[in-house]
Amino acid sequence: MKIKIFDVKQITKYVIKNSLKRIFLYRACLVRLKLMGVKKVFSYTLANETGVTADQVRKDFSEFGIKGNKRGGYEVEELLEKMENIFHRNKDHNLVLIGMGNMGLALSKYSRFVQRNMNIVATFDIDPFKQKIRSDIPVYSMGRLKEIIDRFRVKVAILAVPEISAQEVADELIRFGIKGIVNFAPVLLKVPADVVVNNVNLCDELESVIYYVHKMMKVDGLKNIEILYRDMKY
Amino acid sequence: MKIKIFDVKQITKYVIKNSLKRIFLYRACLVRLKLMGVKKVFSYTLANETGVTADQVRKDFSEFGIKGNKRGGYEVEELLEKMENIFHRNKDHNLVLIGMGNMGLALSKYSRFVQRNMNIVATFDIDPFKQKIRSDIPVYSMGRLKEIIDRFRVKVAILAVPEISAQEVADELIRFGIKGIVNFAPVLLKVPADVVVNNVNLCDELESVIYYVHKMMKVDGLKNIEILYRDMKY
DNA sequence: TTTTATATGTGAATCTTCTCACATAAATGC
DNA sequence: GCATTTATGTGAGAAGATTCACATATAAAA
Ligand SMILES: NC(=O)c1ccc[n+]([C@@H]2O[C@H](COP(=O)([O-])OP(=O)(O)OC[C@H]3O[C@@H](n4cnc5c(N)ncnc54)[C@H](O)[C@@H]3O)[C@@H](O)[C@H]2O)c1
Ligand SMILES: NC(=O)c1ccc[n+]([C@@H]2O[C@H](COP(=O)([O-])OP(=O)(O)OC[C@H]3O[C@@H](n4cnc5c(N)ncnc54)[C@H](O)[C@@H]3O)[C@@H](O)[C@H]2O)c1
Repeated sequence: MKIKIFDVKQITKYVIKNSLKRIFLYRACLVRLKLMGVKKVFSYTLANETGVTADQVRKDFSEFGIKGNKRGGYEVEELLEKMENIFHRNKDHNLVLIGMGNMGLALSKYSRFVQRNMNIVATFDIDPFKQKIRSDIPVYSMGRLKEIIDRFRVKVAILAVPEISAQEVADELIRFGIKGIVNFAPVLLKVPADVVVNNVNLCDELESVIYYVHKMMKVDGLKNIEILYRDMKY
Repeated sequence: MKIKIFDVKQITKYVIKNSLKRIFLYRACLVRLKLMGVKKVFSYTLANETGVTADQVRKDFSEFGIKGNKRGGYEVEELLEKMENIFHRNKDHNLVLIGMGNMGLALSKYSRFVQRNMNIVATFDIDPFKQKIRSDIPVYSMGRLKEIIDRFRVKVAILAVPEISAQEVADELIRFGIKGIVNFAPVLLKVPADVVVNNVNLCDELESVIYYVHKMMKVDGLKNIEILYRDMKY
C-alpha cells in the first residue's frame, strides 16, 4: 500500500474517520438546537446530546479548525455556518442514482437528501419497465447517463444495482467523470486512486449487531461490560 | 463515560470495530473463493482481494483466535467454518422489522438477509393500509409485536420508522426483550446499557463521500494524496 | 474597573491500532 | 532424510486516537 498510481485500478476500502462521523452528530444536534431557539452551546452540551465526552468535542473541533469563544462556548448559528463551509453545504450537490430496484426506489423517495442540499437529478435503470415507474425523479435508460452527468456537473453517484453489474456500471460512471460512489452492492469495487468509494453493506451492519448482542448476553458483571464496551469502541 | 448502569437509559454510540468490518470482508471473499472451487488461501490472497495488507489479515485472525497451517496457508472450508462459529451463523437469527414505508419495504424484499441466516419473521406498521401491501413477509399491526417477539425468540430488530417515532418504538421493543437494534432513523436512541444500537445514517454516508471528493479534487500531487489517504484511513 | 468563575484550546500522557520483522513450523525439492 | 523455501504467528516498534490536565482568555459578577 505504499505506491499508488492514479491510473491503476485497485480495491478501494476507504473508511470514514470516526472524528468525521462525530462532526456529523454534532451538526445534527446543532440543527435541532437551532430549531428550538437555542443561541449558545458549550462543548458539554454537545457531548451530552451525542454520547461523547466534552474533551472529544473540543478536540474534534480543533482538528477541523473550529474555534469558539473562551469561556463563552459557541454561537449555534456561527458554529453551524462553519460546519456548512467544511461540508460544502453552501452549494447544492447534484447526484445520480443507478438502479431503480427496491433499494433505489426507496432512496429516490428519501426527502432528507434534498433537505441537506443533495439532489438526485436523475435515476437510471437498464430495465425499460422500471423506467416507467412513477417517481418524482425521472428514470432514464443508461444511454443518457453521460448527457445528464455533463449537464448537471454530477460528481457523486449512488450505486444500487445488483452485485453482478456493480463493477461494470462503476467503470462507466468513472469514465463519464464521477469521482465519488456510495455503493450498496456487497462487492468491493476496483477504481482509480482518485475515486472515492463508500461501501454501505447492510448485511454486515446487521450481522455485527447480532455479534455484539451475543457477546453482550454472555456478559453479566459490570466489570466485564466495561471490557466489552471498549471492544465496541463505545 | 466512566460509570455505566444498566437501568439508566443513555445515548448509545457503538462503533463497529474496523477489525470486525475487515473480518466480514474476508468472509465474503472466502465465500466467493469456495464457490470457485478454491481449496486453500494465503493471507496475501485475502489481502489482495480485500485491499488490506497481509500482515493485517494475520493480525486480525490472531485477534479472533483463528489459526492456519504454518507454510500451508488456510483451508477455505475450515476457515469459513471457524468464522461461522464466531458469528453464530450455525444457527438462524429471527428478526423483526418495524416501519413498512419506503425503506422498510426495500429491506423486507432483500434476499441476502435470508441467504445469511437472518430471517425477518414479521414486519410491523402503525398504518393499516401498509398492512395490506403485498409482501412475502406478513405485515402486522403494532399490537402483535410482543406475541411475535416471544414466539420467535427475536432478539434483534430493524427500525425503519420516521425520526419522530423512533425513540418511542425503540422503548417498546426493548420492553418486549429486544437486545439489538439497527436504526435507520437519523436520531441517537437512548437505551439501557445492555442494548446494542447500530445507527445507519445514509445521509451521513453520502455527505462524507461528497466531503472526501471535494478534498480529493483539491489534491493533485502524489505526495499530497498520500496524506489524504491517511486522513481517510485507507 | 477589578475580580472571579468557568469553558476553551492544546500539549502531554495514555491507550489502541497498525506495521514491521523475524523466529518458527512445515511443506517441497533434492 | 536432509536442506531449502515459504507462509504463519506474534512480539516490538510506530502511528494514530483519545483522555487528561491546565494555562489562558473572557464573560459575568461585584
Ligand atoms: N433491497 C435492499 O434492501 C438492499 C439492501 C442492501 C443492499 N442492497 C443491494 O443494493 C443493490 C440493489 O438491490 P435491490 O434490492 O434494489 O435489487 P433489485 O434487483 O430490486 O434492483 C436492481 C435494479 O438494478 C437494475 N439493473 C440491473 N443491472 C443494471 C445495469 N447494468 N445498469 C443499470 N441498472 C441495472 C435492475 O433493472 C433493477 O431495477 C444490490 O446490489 C443489493 O445487494 C439492497
Ligand atoms: N427511504 C429511504 O431511503 C431512507 C434512507 C435512510 C433513512 N431512512 C429513514 O428510515 C426511516 C423510514 O423511512 P421511510 O422513507 O421508509 O419513511 P416512510 O414514511 O415511507 O415509512 C415510515 C413507516 O413507518 C410507519 N410508522 C410511523 N410511525 C410508526 C410507529 N409509531 N410504529 C410503527 N410504524 C410506524 C409508517 O406508517 C410508515 O409506513 C426514517 O427514519 C428515515 O429517515 C429512509
